[in-house]
Amino acid sequence: MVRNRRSEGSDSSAARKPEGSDSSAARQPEGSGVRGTYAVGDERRLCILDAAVEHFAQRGFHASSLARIAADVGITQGGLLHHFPSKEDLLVQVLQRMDASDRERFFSREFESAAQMFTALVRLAEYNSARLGRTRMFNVLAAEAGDPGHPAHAYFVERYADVVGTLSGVLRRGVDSGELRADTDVVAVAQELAAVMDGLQIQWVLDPKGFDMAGRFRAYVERVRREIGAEGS
Amino acid sequence: MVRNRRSEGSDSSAARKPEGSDSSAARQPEGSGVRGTYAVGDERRLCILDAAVEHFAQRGFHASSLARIAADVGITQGGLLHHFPSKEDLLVQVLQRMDASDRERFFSREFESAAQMFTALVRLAEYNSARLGRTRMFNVLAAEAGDPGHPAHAYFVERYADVVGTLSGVLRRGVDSGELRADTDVVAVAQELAAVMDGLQIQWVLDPKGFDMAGRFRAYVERVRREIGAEGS
DNA sequence: ATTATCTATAGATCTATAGATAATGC
DNA sequence: ATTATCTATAGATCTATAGATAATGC
Repeated sequence: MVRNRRSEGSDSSAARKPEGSDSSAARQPEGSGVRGTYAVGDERRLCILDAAVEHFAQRGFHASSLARIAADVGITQGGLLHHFPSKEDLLVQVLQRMDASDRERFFSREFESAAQMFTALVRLAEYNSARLGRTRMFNVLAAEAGDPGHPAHAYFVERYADVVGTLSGVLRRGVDSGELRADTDVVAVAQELAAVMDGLQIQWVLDPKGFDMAGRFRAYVERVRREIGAEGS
Repeated sequence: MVRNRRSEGSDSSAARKPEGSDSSAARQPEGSGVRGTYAVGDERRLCILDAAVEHFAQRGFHASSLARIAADVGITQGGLLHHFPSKEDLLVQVLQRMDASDRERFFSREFESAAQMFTALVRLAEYNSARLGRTRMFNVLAAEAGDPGHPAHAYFVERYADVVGTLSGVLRRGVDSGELRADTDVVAVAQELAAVMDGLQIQWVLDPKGFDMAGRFRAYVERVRREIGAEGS
């Protein structure tokens, strides 16, 4: 069931050193005997993250089992815990990875106009509509994280603040440049955009065949654009 | 933590017979020795359902524990299983109860106009914004139920079909009566209404203090009304 | 020599069943 | 007499730790 691809390179033994892992024990001054990681291990870690996405998607965090994730990858639970010292640690890394790839894919460059941002959002919906497992995981974790005791609570609170901040910032600049109507409530629009995307995802995951998520989102975005666009269209 | 109120009557020993429980063993023809339930038991069942809502809200279905739910109610796990023969059974009854109270509260009578329905939806958002635990449970279960193997999968699929069917039916009648624009895509609007409500709920549960869910929803509904309302306003 | 895995296991849970005891109310 | 609860327990899990063995690559 779990994809074993990773097809996108990443095998060149050159890359893949634990860069940025300042907090770990990887950078002891000198001769501390820490070598880093081996290629097999790096590959394994990626497989584990893929499998973890599937499991968190299907059962959420609490009900997912390290043993079953490990079995999907083809190692034992003990082997998994060598790479991710705890289940919580695994969750954090899954989220970070998801986030990194999202930002890179859709928010890498600054948006030069609201129109550009709207286009990017529609593309994001299209991208998500080809990733059922990932999207289901997002839905479950975002909902579960509403519990302040959930290990991903802070992550999701910050994530929404970030997203709404980014979107409303672009909208504000659109207002300033005359692209959008002066009376636009930029924060409200940003929150609504996030809400529509999330809400459509819930309906879509329940019935992936029968629900055109990307189409619905595109239609919504078009309407909003017409509505807050400066007179002229 | 768990409310032990139930303050709304329900103590009068008169009421509270397992009405409508045709499928259970309560109606054997004659002299089968089945008496029904006692008042203490009925009360206990309600307490258990309240506690279960809280637990399912915080942890989802799989990760909630019958023993902890029972402890919150003040009985043992064995005692709980006397009332609800299995955990899955408990979930089903929680959902049915939630559904029944919702429908009764907001969809009891047929809507005579789209306007009436919009008002009811806004009231529903206001009602939900006073029920953090319940709303969080809904979010978690609706997301978890995206897994076809989840015990509530069928329930949620049907629920959305129902909701969208009801809403789009009212909208269609609005179109026919001339209340709404003839070119309104009633199903799209119905799905979007559900999506906005669900999506706003997710953001709200993550930050209940800092997010005006009902206000945002009201603003959205007003915009939609203006947009699909027949020329005149 | 260090990393990657495995086996074994401790110590907590969890659901559900079985049978005993207490409370309710015809 | 029937329902409500409790205690006890079987049989599965689960996470995480410890220590042994295998594979990797300076």
